[in-house]
Amino acid sequence: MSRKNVKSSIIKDVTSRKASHKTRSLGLLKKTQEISVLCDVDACAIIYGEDDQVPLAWPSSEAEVRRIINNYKGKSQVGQLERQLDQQTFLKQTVQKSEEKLARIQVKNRELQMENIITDIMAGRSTLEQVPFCDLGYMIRMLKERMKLVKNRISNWGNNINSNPPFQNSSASRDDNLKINSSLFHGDGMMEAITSRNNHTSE
Amino acid sequence: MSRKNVKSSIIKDVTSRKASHKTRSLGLLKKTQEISVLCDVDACAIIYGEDDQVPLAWPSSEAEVRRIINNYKGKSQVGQLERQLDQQTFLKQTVQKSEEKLARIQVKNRELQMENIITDIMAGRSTLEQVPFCDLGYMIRMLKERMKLVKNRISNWGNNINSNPPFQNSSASRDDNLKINSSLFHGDGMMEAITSRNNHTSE
DNA sequence: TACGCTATATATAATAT
DNA sequence: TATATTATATATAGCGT
Repeated sequence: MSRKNVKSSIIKDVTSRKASHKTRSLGLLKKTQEISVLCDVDACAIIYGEDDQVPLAWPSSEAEVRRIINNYKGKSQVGQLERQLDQQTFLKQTVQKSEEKLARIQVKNRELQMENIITDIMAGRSTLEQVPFCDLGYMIRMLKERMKLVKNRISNWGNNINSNPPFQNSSASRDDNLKINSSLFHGDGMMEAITSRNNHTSE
Repeated sequence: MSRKNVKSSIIKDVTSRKASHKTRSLGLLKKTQEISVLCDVDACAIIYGEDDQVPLAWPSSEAEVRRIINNYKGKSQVGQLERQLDQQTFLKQTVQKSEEKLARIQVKNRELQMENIITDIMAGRSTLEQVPFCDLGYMIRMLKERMKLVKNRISNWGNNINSNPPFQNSSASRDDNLKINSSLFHGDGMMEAITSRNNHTSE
C-alpha cells in the first residue's frame, strides 16, 4: 500500500499506465473545472487516450471547448483585431453568443437534474442504478460536498451549544443542510431564460 | 495556518482569487505535462486570466497546441461537417441548431425548476408567496395536469377493483401519482444535453 | 505584490477484492 | 478487468515577511 514518487518518464507497465491515465484524466478535468469556477476564467483541457477516437475534454460541451479554443487562437495571433463586421463575422458572433448561453443553461440544467435525482433517491423513488454512469462522478462530488456541510454543521453544533442543533423538526434548519444547492438555484437569475413566455401563458 | 475546504463557487475576494488562479494555473499545467509524459498521450490545457492578453497553455509551444487542437477538431464530427459545408451555410445551420436546442433546454430547465419548487412547497420548505408571480400560470397548469392524472387513477381504480388502490402507504404507488412529471423528466432523453462530450452536439 | 512556510485537503499509486 | 480501499505524495489556502 505504499506509493512511489517520481514522475519523470513514461510508465512502462501497460496496465499501470492505463490505470494512471484514467485516474489522472479525471483529476485533470476536475482541476480544470475547479480553476474555471473558483477563479471565474475560461479554461479547457483536452486529453487523448492511446486509442480513443474522441479525447476527453473539459468543458464537456464541445461547443464550449470550441469557443475557448477559438478565443485562444484569436488572441494568440498577431493582428487579428481588425475584423470587420461582414456577414460572416456577424454570424460567428451570433453562434458564439448562442453557444455561450447554451453552455450556461446546460450547466444549470445539469445541476437541476442532479438535484431532482438526488431528491428522488433520498425519497426512495429512484435508485443509484438508474443514474447514467457518466453522471455518477459529478453527482458523487455534489453529495460529498453536502456531506461535508452536514458534518461541519454537526461539529459546529458541538462547539457552540447555544445555537440550534444540526437536525430538528423545524424544516428551516435541516433543509439548510440538505438543500443548499436548491436554494442557490432558486435564488438568483434562474428564471431569466424562461420569462419570455409569460405574456402568453398568463390566464 | 489552516486551510478551508469547499470548492463550489467563485472566490469572492479578489486578492485570494488571483492568488488561487496563479497557483492553480501552474498546478494544472504541471498536471497536464505529467499525464502527457507519464501516459505518453497528447494533452493540452489553456487557462485564461481575467485580463491576460495571452492565456497560459501547455504545451508551451503554440505550434504544438495548434497541432493538438486541430487533431481534436479533426476527430470530432462537427469538425468534419465544417469541412464539408461552405462556411456560411455551416454557420447559419449552427445558429439555427443552437437556438433550437437552446429553446428545448429552456423548456426542460423551466420544468425542472417548477419540479423543485413544487417539491419544496410540498415539503414545507417554501411557500407559494415566494414563487415569482410570472411563474404562477405555468405552475398552475403543471399542477392541473397532475390533478388530472390523479383523478384518472382514482376512477380507474373504481372500475378495476383488482388493481392497486390509487393511494396507499407504499411509497412507490403514491409517488407515482404525485411525481409523474418527475418520472417523465428522468426517463427519456433528459441527459442528452450532458453527454455531448461523447457524441457531440449534433443530433 | 510577490515569495516562503506550514497545516490541511486532495490526488493518486499500490493493493485488495 | 473493474472497483474499493488505503497510505503516501502532492497541491494549495491562509498567513507572515
